Amino acid sequence: MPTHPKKKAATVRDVAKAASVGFATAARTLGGYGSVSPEVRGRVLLAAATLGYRPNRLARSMATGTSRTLGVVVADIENQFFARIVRGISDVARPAGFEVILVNSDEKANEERVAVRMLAEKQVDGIIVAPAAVNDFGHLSELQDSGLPIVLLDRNIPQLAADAVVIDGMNAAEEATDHLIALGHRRIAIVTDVLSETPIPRDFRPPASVATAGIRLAGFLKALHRAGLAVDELLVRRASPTIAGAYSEAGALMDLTSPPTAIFTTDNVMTLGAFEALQDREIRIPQDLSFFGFDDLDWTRIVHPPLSVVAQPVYELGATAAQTLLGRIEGRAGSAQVRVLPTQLVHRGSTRQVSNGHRRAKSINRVPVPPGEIRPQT
Amino acid sequence: MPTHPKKKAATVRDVAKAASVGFATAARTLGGYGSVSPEVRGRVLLAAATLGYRPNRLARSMATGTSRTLGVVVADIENQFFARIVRGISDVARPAGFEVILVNSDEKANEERVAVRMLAEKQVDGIIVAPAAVNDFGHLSELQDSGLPIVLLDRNIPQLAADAVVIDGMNAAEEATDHLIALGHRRIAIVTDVLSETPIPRDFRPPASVATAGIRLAGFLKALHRAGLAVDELLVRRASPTIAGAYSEAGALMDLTSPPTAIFTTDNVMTLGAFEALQDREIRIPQDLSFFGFDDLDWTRIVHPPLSVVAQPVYELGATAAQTLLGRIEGRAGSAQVRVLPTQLVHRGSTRQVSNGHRRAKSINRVPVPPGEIRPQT
DNA sequence: AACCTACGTCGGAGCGCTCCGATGAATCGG
DNA sequence: CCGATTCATCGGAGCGCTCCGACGTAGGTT
Repeated sequence: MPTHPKKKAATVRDVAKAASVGFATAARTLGGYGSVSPEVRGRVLLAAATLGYRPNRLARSMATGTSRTLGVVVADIENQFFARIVRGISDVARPAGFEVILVNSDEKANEERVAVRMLAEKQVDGIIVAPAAVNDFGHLSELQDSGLPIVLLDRNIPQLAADAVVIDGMNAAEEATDHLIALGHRRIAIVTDVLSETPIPRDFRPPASVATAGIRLAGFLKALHRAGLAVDELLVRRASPTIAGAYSEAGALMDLTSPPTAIFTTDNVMTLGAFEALQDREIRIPQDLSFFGFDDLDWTRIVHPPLSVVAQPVYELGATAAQTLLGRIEGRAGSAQVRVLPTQLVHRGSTRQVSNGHRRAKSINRVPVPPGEIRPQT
Repeated sequence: MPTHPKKKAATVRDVAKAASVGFATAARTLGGYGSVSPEVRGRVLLAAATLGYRPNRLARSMATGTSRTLGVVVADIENQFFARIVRGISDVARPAGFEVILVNSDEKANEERVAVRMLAEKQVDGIIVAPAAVNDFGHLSELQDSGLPIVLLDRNIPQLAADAVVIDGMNAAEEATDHLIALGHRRIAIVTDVLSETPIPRDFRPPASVATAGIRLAGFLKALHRAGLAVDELLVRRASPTIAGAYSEAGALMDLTSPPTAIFTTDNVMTLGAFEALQDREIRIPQDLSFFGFDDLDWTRIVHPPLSVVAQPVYELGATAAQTLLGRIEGRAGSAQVRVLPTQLVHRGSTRQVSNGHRRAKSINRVPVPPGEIRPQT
């Protein structure tokens, strides 16, 4: 038994010879196109079986110009958010006969640039990308110009005029914040990641950035503004996008002379890190602090207390992106569409009416709070 | 602006013409092989840049017979275990210039068979697979015969004589169980998944199956046996491999007339599901029940109490598999090697000395228990 | 009977690239 | 000064497949 039994795989030509039919006829039979009489078909199939013929999809792709492969670029497959998305993509792609090449960008525009180029060179039929930077997309529009279908995931880039599948992060953050406000909270903190380039405005302004974190931060600010609450810059924390980052920012928050009475986090990593920090400080939730997380992951149900979170349809995000991409690949025309998938607030036990004697904290669990009912505190 | 600006990408031929050099010379320059004089190289590169030349890797693969692509087949990318593994693989593969095609098998041998075939037809240079069934591997040995390097992940198949990267699940389970025994527990339950085909022996026997779950179950049984404890079949629960499955089995366990005083779970899904069930029943851990989980995921630190678990080097599992595969692809000869990566027990707060008056429960936290010190109970 | 249509069959021309063998110019030693 | 070696350059032959146009034979029409 040799180490390399590479016995040179049989090709269509070999099969044709073995079945004593023309080369093209064998090709048609095996490739499943054109027409071929039943007898001949049988002969060819038999020969193929005995020779152990396996088509070379690369050659096929070469000839057809279509690889039946999708490129997927996400920040980090270890992040459950992206893992679930990829699963959604994969579940749609495979039945349609597409394989998926997966690349992690770690939110680095440069990694993404390289990855996307490589994917294009590998002749993928389309690309799904959760863009790392919303202001650095030259590589993406380049692709687009070359006619490669591309679908944006989780983050839209309006200038790109590409299909996109997103959630309404602004509204989601706003609803969550409204809920906290309705519970009477006035000192509400947010733990978001540094990728939210939005400067903190005194008043609410539409988001300058369209990055996921920036949009959610904007929603948070908008809710505060609508309620007439001043923004305390100390309560807006931008963590490095890791559990450790969120951990330390949440810790810093509680070290404040005047700590917040509620914390909102903007993604599952921030949620985990912040929650761990609170846990380690033995801060009682919701008695001492209300907590509103983001992403309805399995573990949010089993911590104490179970976390109230913004639930987003993660799997569907991926599945929809894949469907959209397949549509484009099949030649669906029409201008780029942005699909906004619905989020919803999941109320578990981690928020409650603010305890320390705030006036006008009477409306409970009313979401969103009717404008004007909640008055500015200072 | 047309919808399909497919302006037909420039090829080596076009570049050669534009630079007025021979076709092969341009090819050598762009392909980075052979030799070419500096002036000519400059001309070619310039022409390539102005034409926006992008190599077609498919064509290159066709010509070289190597695709610089790896196939990876795991059960489910949504499972954090596999997500982390894939990250490990990817981190090793990409710097080496390999892309990764990812496929989910859902532990179904048939899905795996189809996937693996497709990957081979797509001419991947090698395959990493966490085999769904250890007794159904014809498709894998077929590949092997065709000379395609293949590395087994998480589960070995000795008959296959392929490289494999695994942990010593038997020993890990044994250590964890020993720990529980040392704490005086006599009624120790295990929640494992149905894929552990091992019949429950009265006494310990080496595992008939080499499936992951089967091995861990065997380790559990071995520890009981060594301690002279009889196996109560009611305490061996095989759940469907989902959170819900583990949830209901753990629940059933606590409904027993004589429930266990300790529970051991054999993977992260079982751990989550079982823990959730205990949580929902308001069973106090570790006061009412000791709990030992598997897989040191982030959330195990933030539940109450923090979970003691068997930690396995998940990322390294993937990275090592990739390194092994790359080695084979580069032609490293030698017989198949099985790499066993070390696990370790992480003690947090979820186990404690058994409370209800068992005799001889004096040795605490001694792991593993000295043979003979713990006597059979009945 | 002569004709047209339809369809199974066939070889060949690509797809874009790498690799091989050949060519010609330049460099070196005797 | 000429033969021998070196090296940039070149076209062509593949890699395995699909697709196109051509061919031949059968069936149906007038």
